[in-house]
Amino acid sequence: MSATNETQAGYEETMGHSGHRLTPQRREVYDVLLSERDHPTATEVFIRAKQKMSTISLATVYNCLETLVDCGLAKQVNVEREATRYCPNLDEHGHFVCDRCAKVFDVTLAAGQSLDRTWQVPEGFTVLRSEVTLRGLCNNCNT
Amino acid sequence: MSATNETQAGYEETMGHSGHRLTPQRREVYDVLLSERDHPTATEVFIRAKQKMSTISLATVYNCLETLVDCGLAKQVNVEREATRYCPNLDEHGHFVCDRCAKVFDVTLAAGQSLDRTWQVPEGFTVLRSEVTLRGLCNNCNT
DNA sequence: CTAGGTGCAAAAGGTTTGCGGTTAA
DNA sequence: TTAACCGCAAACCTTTTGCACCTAG
Repeated sequence: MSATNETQAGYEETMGHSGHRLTPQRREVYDVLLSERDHPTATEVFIRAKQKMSTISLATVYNCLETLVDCGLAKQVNVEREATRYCPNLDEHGHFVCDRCAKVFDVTLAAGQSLDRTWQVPEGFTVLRSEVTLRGLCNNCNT
Repeated sequence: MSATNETQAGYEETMGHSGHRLTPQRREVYDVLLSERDHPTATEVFIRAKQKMSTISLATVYNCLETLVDCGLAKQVNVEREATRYCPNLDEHGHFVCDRCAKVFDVTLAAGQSLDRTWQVPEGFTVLRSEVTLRGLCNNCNT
């Protein structure tokens, strides 16, 4: 059994329990997210999904992605004002975007670190979530 | 002499030395940024600037803001897919956005902290800049 | 004088919406 | 059966662009 199939079981469970229908479109969009994990945009997901499901529309891809985010099966990744990207990595993590090749990499908190420790958040503020984007050069583009 | 006037001297210096003209529009846009420091959007800057300079256009505001960012007099603040906000705080800092009142607050790195220490960046990667947005509740909205 | 800036209007790019028809549960 | 969902097209919002005119240096 492949990792994709294992996670598809998670899909059925999560979708079912959250009161959302298990439609072929949503399954296909989620499959695309899981198959490459390269943080595709909605349009890229659309192009890939269309290869297997020729009738799917861009609006439906947006709808499906929104549903997946609602269920907690995917996260949105915003990089400046570019098109929103999507990833199925649910762990608390940030992103590194290479200035040269534009690839997106996941980065995790270093051992013993936390956002509260890193940032001087004023007294009485509660941090619920974060969006962190680091930019620079990846090892491939770093001369 | 007010803080605004003091910083306006910085404006003239920076603009002049960066080969950009000191136009009234750019001065006004920069004045708006300095006067409230509440991270306004381009449209908000436009509305405020128009009160003093009725002929200014939204496109000019966008141009002026871009010039200020180029000169290093302002920074862009992207919060998810909302309109880009602008701030004249040039120090390395992140932002906290309140989920309830939507106000934007600057947050600085805690003593002894750095992005490299916080995030597990892969070997060979170079971090050049970062964009950090924390979300949650500010002290006012935190019941 | 003239390179660079301004203002207008129109376009672009990403995302959302309204609606009639379809379908998973 | 029926509330939820799909696909299409059109709308929406922020941002950018082309171009004629203007102005700071």
